[in-house]
Amino acid sequence: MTDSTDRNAASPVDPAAYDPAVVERKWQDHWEARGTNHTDLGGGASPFYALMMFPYPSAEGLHVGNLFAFTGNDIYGRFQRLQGHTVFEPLGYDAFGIHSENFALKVGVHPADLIPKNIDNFRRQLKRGGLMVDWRHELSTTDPSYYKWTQWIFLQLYKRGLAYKKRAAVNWCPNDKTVLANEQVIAGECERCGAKVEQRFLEQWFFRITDYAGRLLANLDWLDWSESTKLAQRNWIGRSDGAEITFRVQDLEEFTGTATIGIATGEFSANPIEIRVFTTRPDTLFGATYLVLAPEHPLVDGLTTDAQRDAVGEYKAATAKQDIVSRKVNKEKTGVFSGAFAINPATQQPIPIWVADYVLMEYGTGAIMAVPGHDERDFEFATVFDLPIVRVVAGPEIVDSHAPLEVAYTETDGGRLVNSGEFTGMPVADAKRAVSDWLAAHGQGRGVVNYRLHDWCISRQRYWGPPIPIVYCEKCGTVPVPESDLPVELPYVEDFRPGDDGVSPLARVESWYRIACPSCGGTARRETDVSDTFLDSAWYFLRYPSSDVDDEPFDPTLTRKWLPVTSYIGGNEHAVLHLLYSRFITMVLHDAGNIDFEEPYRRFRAHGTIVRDGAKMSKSRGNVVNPDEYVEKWGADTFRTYLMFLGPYEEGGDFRDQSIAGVRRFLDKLWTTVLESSTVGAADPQVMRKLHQTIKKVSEDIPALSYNTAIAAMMEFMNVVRRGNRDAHRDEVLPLVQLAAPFAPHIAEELWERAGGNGSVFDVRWPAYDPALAADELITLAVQVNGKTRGTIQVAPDATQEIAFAAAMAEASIAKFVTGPPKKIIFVPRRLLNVVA
RNA sequence: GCCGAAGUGGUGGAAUUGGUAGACGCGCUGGCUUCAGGAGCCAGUGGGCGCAAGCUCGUGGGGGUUCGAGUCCCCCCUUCGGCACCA
Repeated sequence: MTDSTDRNAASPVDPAAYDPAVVERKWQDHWEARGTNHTDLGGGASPFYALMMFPYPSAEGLHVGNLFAFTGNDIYGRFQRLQGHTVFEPLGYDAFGIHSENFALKVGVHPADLIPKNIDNFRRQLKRGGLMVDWRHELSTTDPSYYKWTQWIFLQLYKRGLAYKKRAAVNWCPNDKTVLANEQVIAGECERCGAKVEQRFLEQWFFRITDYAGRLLANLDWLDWSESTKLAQRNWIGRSDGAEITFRVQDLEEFTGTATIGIATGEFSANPIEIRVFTTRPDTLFGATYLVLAPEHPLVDGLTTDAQRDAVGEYKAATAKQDIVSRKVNKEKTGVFSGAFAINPATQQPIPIWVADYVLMEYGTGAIMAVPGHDERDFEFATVFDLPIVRVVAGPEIVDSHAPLEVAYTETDGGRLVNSGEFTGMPVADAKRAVSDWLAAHGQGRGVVNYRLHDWCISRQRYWGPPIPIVYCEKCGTVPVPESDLPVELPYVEDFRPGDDGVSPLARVESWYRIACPSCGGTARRETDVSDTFLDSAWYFLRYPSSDVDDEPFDPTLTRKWLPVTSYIGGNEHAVLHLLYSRFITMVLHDAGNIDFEEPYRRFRAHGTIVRDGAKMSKSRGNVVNPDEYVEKWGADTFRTYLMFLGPYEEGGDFRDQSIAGVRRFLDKLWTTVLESSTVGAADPQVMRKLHQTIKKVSEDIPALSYNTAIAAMMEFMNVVRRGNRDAHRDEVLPLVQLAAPFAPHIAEELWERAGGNGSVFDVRWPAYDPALAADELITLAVQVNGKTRGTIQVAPDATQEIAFAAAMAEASIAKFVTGPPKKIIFVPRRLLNVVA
């Protein structure tokens, strides 16, 4: 009979006695009753704000991806608490928006009735997950006491001239019957339903985020964020350095007096004889053989000659009818000649002015100088319409600068100008500057910076959102709702379907929208659009600490103490939208003097996504993981730990049902080993050495979010503790309970209590790592001969090259490869010895 | 098309950042235990050759740098994300 038989038979604690359901219920009740997870916001020393992106409470319930995200944040937060910080880990619900509204429409239940139920379900599921959340600060964006302040933020922007209304071409989803932000249009289709997005013109509220483009970009340089996220933001902001160049239209007499130029935005010259273009390649000015205006460009009508008027009018009409998909996805070049010519300031030659939809009104000046020799699009257009193509840049290879180009030459590195008058021979980079300077000196241009970022359209012609706090008075015009009148409550209306005319459902509620003007008391009506969900989530982190404050959005003292957010964890799907908008709103509030910081999140880490059996989880595939089922079967501690074990947290991982058993086995072993551990005698120094190595590893891995390797290290230690069926000593395993606590908090509390620990394991300090105890007596050194590993030797950690070499040569299996006297010996202390013969 | 990330055993994934490739887990194989099944425990488990000691090959493919490359450089292939006529 073996030892293991005896051990199983005589075991005082049956492993089956670990019943996660019982343990988890017990500790969740204790935490609630004892306020273990309550944060002392006013008094806590060393505040640590561990924020996670709050979920949208869908009717389907908590997604395993949510739990993965929150668990990762929870482990980080619990670890920081064990390090002595006062950790604040709040949670709330992003419950406004088209998601909820569409679902409500589908099932025929009012969102105001549906959302509270969903939230209750979410809260139940989240609590089962054992998160260290201070539920006293829970919030929902749909609560009037919350969106009162969302509206207040709108008013702050309005006051500062950062909220404005304009009639604009917007992305219109014919299925959801609403306007979409550019960011919500994916390859010309609605992000939500996939319908082809059309162009419509509506009066919309915009935020001037473009005013902040430079700062939003510059601050990225010092933010401690995931690089991938910063890069996504940089690309989204899309800075390009170039020049604005003014072209004079030829034969100005022809236009003077006849042109009616709509100068709507002030961006265009009031003088109809000038066209301004933006280019990143001023160096190619000599190669500009024609100009192109966007069909919507305000100068088009004034420029067009009588002979071309019908053709241009027809083209404009065709473009306007086109939806954005065809316009942006269909890349065949179309266009029409305006009949007019402009003078190229460099060559002094007249060049034709064309109108084409490959030039977009919303970027740059809505007009370009076309350089077909060095731009692929222009090349294609010039080929279709038989316009001249001139080479003005050549690479280092010898070319005939007058030979026709087969394709556009877009290379700039090593290129020099040709056919460019006084600039010929100049390297491209120098020529960019030189041509810009030359233009500036002649009053025909200047260096400018352009951004791809557009202003943020926040209007939504929908029901389920905070009404925009604006009143239109017959006498006073646009009047902001006084702050004392907030919130503008969203009325409960039975018919909340979106109108298919682009008008908000609130416009059907006359009793609501007809009010007296807050300024003059005269006849007025409310704005009937609601604001974008992204505005709700752009400031929620400011509200959490002050969630119970009624008379202001955020208490100044609490805010100074707790913000900016110490650590933010969330999905990279919000890399541009939510993260950019919340940075913008924070900057505005900073500039308005409401807060003393301009960046909301000190540190941001993007977590990965979980797939199942190698495939994305989706309802249609039927491979969605329901957290309830798994928590039921394995326990929350096992489920949490498994989620963290299946891959690097920042990359995600592959959920496989089979593998979860391994984590449960680990917790089973933890249970029996701790409860059977001996308190008499002394701990084994070898095991204690491994323990301290494990403490070091886990302590380093958690802050780096390397949860999977931290768990592996604990498993490894467990194997050492149990090696050869030895009996563990309590001193060996009690620290392991602490190491495991952030991952598996319930079992850790239970074992801590049963093993005689005092109070909550989360009120004890993290075990200290002692380098002296962790130091190895002997280390294994790899021995290579000519770079090939031929064996290993055991030496003292401080062994010298001589000692190591002698030890290696004493091993016949190694020495036999060393045939002559060594030419060279490479010795890396504690790592390897390489003998080059 | 452009930008980004990544390709490692049967499998999820490790690898001190240029130093023993495959930690840890799953699965599999053998053994113990069990009425049986499961669970548990012990041992083994990259491929090839070999009874063995051992030899040899091996991190998507091809070249290179180096005493030494999964890691660095060049070219190519594949997959997954993001952007998409941005001048």
